[in-house]
Amino acid sequence: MGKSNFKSEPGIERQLALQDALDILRGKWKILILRSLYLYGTMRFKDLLEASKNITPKVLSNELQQLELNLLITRTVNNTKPITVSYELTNHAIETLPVIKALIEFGLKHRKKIKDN
Amino acid sequence: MGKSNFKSEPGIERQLALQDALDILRGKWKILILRSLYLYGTMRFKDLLEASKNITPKVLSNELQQLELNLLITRTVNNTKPITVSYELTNHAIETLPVIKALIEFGLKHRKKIKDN
DNA sequence: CAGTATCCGAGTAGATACTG
DNA sequence: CAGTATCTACTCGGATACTG
Repeated sequence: MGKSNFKSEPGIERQLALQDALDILRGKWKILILRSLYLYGTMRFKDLLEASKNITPKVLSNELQQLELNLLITRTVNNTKPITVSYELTNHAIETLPVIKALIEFGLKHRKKIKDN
Repeated sequence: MGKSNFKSEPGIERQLALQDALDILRGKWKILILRSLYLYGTMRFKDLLEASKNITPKVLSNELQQLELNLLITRTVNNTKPITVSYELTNHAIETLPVIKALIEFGLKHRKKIKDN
């Protein structure tokens, strides 16, 4: 390492981008929710409740609101009776697919490694 | 969505792998620390303190211990005076590189998108 | 230098119950 | 069905100070 001054290193842009990404995807459920939407397409609130095992409605609601705020999902109220609500990924959310894939790959390898020890 | 029963969907393996990965990499700092170690190679405690701007020694210490537990870094005590300690990525940690890259790419695109709105 | 000890506040997450 | 309201427990992260 020597005398590097980290404060003036290049790549600050990428550092900030990384921090933003971590902020947006933070929490126990967001990435799992995104993955469900990838796998199943449009989903209703109750679908997501079932898909994300053990999540409570309050927490799911919070997570969905944050994802919507960050433009990763859309929320649509359907004029049915009773009323239903659909959630869908935005085009922008496609950018998170590589993240999810990479996480899964890492997880698989990690599980394998733990097993081998 | 229709009548899918999520509990019996295939890909449970991948779901668990994803949850493991999320658990291991959780928190505000772990991924940033890993990235620093990628960029700079071996680093000492104080180097990491500087590189992860605003982190406190207590928090850094915690994060490093967890990363070590999960076999992502090694901790080496050097016989110098005063004693120094080096942290390094394990081979296994290489598997997290795609995650970090994907996060950065997503972050960059997200920042751009926000700007454009 | 490389941490640990304490304390604290904020945010996260869950249980449970209720509403339009 | 799709949430919200309330309350509670717990974890996370930070401030500050101290030690071998």
